Amino acid sequence: MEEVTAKPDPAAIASPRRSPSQQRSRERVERMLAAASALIAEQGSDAMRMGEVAERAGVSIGSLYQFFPDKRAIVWALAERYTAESQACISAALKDVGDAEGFKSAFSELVDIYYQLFLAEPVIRDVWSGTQADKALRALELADSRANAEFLVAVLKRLRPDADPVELETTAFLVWQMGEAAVRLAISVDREEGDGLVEAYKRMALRELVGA
Amino acid sequence: MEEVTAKPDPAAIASPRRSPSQQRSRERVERMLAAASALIAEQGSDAMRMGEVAERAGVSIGSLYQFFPDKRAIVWALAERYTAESQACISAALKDVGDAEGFKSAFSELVDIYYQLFLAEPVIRDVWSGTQADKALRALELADSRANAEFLVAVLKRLRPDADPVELETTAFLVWQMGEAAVRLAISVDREEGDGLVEAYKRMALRELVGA
DNA sequence: TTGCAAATGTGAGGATTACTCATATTTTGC
DNA sequence: GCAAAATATGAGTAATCCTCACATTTGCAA
Repeated sequence: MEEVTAKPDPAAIASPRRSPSQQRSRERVERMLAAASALIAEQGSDAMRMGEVAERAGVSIGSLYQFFPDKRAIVWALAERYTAESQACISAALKDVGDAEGFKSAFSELVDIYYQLFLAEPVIRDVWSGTQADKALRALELADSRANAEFLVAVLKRLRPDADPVELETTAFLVWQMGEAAVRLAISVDREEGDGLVEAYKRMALRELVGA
Repeated sequence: MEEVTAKPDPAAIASPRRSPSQQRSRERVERMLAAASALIAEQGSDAMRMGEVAERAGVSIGSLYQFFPDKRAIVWALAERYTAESQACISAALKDVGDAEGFKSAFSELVDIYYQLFLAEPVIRDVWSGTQADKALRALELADSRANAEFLVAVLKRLRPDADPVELETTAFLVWQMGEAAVRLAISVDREEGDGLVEAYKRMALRELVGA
């Protein structure tokens, strides 16, 4: 039926089978996502059952599949929301940075926020845990990382106008991904060691980005 | 029946339901793992069907479950083998390092080998892709990383006797995990960018480990 | 208002697949 | 040679994702 002609938005292709156009269905989709989120928080996305999601959202299983082609699409939709939120947050935090010291504290704060978020939010941990196995999720994560790296690059170009822009891109992208890896590592060990690892990452990243 | 009294080896708990004690069954388990490996190479572990593994190994589905409690245990068993192999390789590469220059080239070579391995071996990529979602795999990966970090620490203690041992541990562990993250990132992008990312990681890691 | 097409809603049932278990066969220790 | 342990078997069970044929609601033009 519907070819890819209608929407060039990749989200529309990967996530909803059919975009909700009426208000009623938009509200129902919200309820579905809320139900999924709650179930993931309780048991993890692996144990989340489609029937349970439908029941908790107060819709039929058929309605669920009207808007999500499969189970992973639900997780993907949640992940996409988190990327949108976090990009706004990161962009805002880096926008007004004027000097190296300001960058250091802004970056440090961002890392802390990210760390705390992963510590406190089981849904976020869970949603991003499929990132190595799920193609669509991996693509979303990479796009998110590139976008965030761009925010870093934009600031660094101001702070270090003489730096090679290409190298800056590479470094920022790598450093950002390593931050994600560092936080995932940190939450996998006990709290004390995790804190130390995050601090070590900050030092390493800042040395790389704005020099020793 | 069998309590955990027999084997304190965690592998025996997590992987085989019953350790093969006769030669015949040991050979069959080998065939099962070989079949699983081949199927993972062809279609990925997610699409791998237990019935297919059994058929290809020339055993019944019941025999499969005699030695592996579930599907993930097969992947885990493959992963465990890779950790054993790689630890031997890493230990050997670092054992004879005498000075900072030697360390740099040995480390650089190790990273290259790891990168090439992930580029060339779909089974390895696949096996480690469940690392965020699967508890047992995650534990195995962390143990592996700690072991490898220890090899680094052992060398670094010789090269930098004045360095704080505790800080060295943290740094080595973090740097190692970041290497894994860097390689996973590198194989997710096109080859040229991937090469650049790996080189950037090497510079960053070596600066951190043995100074600029 | 009315009527119709598109959008949305429904849930029983199809299809797949991981895993079990009662039973049969082989090996080992003696 | 024999009993007990180890191993082998595969039809059957249970669970769950997802489909589809049909019912209902909404938007909107006549």
